[in-house]
Amino acid sequence: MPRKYEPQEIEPRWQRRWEDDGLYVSTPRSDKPKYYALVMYPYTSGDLHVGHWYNFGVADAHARYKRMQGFNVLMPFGFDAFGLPAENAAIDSGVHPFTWTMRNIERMEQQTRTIGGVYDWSKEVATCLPEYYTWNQWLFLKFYERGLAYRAKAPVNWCPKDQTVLANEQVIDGRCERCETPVVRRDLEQWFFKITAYADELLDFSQIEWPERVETMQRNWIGRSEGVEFRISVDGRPDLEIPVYTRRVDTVFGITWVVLAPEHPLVDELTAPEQREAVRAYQEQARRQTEIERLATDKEKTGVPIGAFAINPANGERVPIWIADYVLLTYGTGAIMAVPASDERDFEFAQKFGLPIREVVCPGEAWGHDPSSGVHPELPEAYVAPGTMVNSAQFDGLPSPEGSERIADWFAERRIGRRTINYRLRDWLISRQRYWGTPIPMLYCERSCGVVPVPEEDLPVVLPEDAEFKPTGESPLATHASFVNATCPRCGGPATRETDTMDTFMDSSWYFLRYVDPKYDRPPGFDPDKAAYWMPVDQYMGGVEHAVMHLLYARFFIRVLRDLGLVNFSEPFTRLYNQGIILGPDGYRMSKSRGNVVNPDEYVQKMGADTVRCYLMFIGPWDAGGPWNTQGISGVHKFLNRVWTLATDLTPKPPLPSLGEGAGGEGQASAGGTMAFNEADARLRRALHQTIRDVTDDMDKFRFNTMLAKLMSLSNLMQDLQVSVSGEAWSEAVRALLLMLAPSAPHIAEELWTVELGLPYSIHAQAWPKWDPGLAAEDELT
RNA sequence: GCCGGGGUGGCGAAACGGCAGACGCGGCCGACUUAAAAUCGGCUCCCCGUGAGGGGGUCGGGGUUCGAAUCCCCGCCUCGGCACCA
Repeated sequence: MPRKYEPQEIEPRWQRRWEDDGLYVSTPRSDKPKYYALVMYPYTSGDLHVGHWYNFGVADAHARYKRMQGFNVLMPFGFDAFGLPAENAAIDSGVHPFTWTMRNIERMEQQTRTIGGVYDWSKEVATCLPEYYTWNQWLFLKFYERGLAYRAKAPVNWCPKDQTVLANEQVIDGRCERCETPVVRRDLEQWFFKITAYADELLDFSQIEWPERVETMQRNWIGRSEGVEFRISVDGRPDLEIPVYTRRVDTVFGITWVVLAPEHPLVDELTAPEQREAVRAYQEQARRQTEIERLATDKEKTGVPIGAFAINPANGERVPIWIADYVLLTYGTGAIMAVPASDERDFEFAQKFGLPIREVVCPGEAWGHDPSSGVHPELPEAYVAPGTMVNSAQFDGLPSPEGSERIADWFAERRIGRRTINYRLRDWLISRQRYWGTPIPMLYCERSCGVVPVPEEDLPVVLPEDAEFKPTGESPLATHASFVNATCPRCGGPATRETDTMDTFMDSSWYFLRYVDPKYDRPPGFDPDKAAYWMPVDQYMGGVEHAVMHLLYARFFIRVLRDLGLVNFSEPFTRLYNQGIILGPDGYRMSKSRGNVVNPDEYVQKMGADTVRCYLMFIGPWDAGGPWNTQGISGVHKFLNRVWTLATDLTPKPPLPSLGEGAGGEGQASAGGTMAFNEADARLRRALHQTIRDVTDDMDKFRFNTMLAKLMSLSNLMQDLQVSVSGEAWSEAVRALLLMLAPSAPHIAEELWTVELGLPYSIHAQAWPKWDPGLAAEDELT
């Protein structure tokens, strides 16, 4: 009686055996090319959900394929273990964040093991442990020494619910990335990393193969803009000048007013007494707005004149100065020239407040205008495209792009302006007013030394266990007296500690370096030799949600490490793949409130991990994601059952010499008759070698859905032909089928290979099958 | 508004410019079974036809080509990103 396929029995058994044999423990070796496969480490949220399986299970299949192809694969695993939810859980339930986090890690680790992956658990990392965060602190000090970590008072994003500041990257549509509370502005002293120093370099993607859209998102985020910065003088105040930035210096003759951001430092100085009241009221109103309100593009323009006037350096004209919240303090110089004829926003503002509009770039033919006529019909809207310059003195008649260059030169000669480049990217704000994170290793000497870094030999600054972590708007550590009070390492006088903790994106910016040897206990926190062997990551796999956060920070971080002489490459992740999102059976994003959450453990118990892995691969292209179909999974399960039957139940036929009666023609087997062995063999062989060829190609290109479809077709054909093929052809096909299935369904493949067919353990140490182009070729082409 | 991805059966999806719908789900019919499950076999884009066969069909409209789901142009819809960044 043939055995039944029982994944519940097979899977844990093989998982234990692989673990006991250390099958997936990776070490540097010179006889094989290295391949660092990496999945984005999960946050310690508590449970492994389907999305994790989609990432970790499918990524594992690809890594297994690379192993079989002869690569020395490193595929580590760890946990992103600091962060707000642990603290919030502690506040809600009274469990200490450490306890909560470690409990979740234990649980998630067990669940991850049920995937049956090649994850090398000897390399496991948890970022909340001192053995990890010590090196966050060490690296922070290096950044500080290099002038790349600095403290500044700046307007920052404040989440009123989470009671902490956020990096720009963590504000999505004006809301906190975590809790979606509208963010407000605050002026605070905070620690920043100087990512802007690397803005240009981060725009260079030539060393990496990433999805186009991620590159685009990063490019947009960095927002490089080339233009001219020039000074506008203030009427009656020879001591003052207003710097403005523009990309359209060709339009300077069209300036009809100047705008300052409401918070601009010159506003108080310049406001005329009679406007003081109105200005103050406007500033107050602007300050109270949330980011969402302020940045809404469909909002009506608002503003007030401050009663002062500016002199246009191009033509000496006197124009009014306004403040308006459509000008942002944090971009450019926080002040603009307004040219309503050539800018949509200024045009709208002019209409609202009845300000003059003067055409300086004639649209020409496009709008039926004639630049040389001297007649300029009223513009129905701002004309922003290039045209012919008019009303611009000596520059009249020039095409406007050329005019830009000429005026830029003219300003430069007169020393009132220069070409400059602006970025939208802001420096990375890394302070957090929360408990569960890495303490920033800085001290404030109360006597005379000011800001003093904690000496390296005093690291780590240990996060105290006993803190009151209710959010108050101030770091919880600030109320912990024995933590706060310290001694100045320079003068020995009293000092206080920095009580803010680091953004958790600090942790994720280098964890992949720590993985190469997580026990390494010397600076810089990772083994340089092992890192030199394994890095950079060959294939990074994870969600697209980190496109401008983690992925940008890590690229910055590694460049800094390179400049510190700690690594010798610039890009951490050579190739990136973003898998899609698995939706609930109803087609919506899974959420507890919707009640459409699929629990992978349930399906693992019912049908096995191999089935769940294969189903996730089969559902569609990996980058597309899609709804989990409760019924669809049975098709994949049936397929694995069929493979089981093919390999166990159907006894191979004895090899027979083909006698070739009537063979040679391409005739179909007649209905009800049997094919000659050699003809059936030929058909099976051809299909097999075509399958190997196609499956290999699909594997290389992450097309797991069609890869499995082809294995299904092959197994269907084998079933049809099993009564007519020779044992030899059959056996070749069964072995190759199992080898090709091994990455996707590692347990069943191992069981059939090792136990049922008695072939050498382990199938996962075998070479990927090769195809013979001659056998794969079609006999005839029409 | 700008920049990308996409639009193909009842559903998830396939298809070097060359037989549209592989593979799977669901559905229908049949075999096995006392019965059901499981398993196995057949059918399953639409229309006409018992059949062989014929006609139509890949969001809509044009175009290139011997030949277009695929390439080009216009439009519609949809998903994602960015968006008062001067």
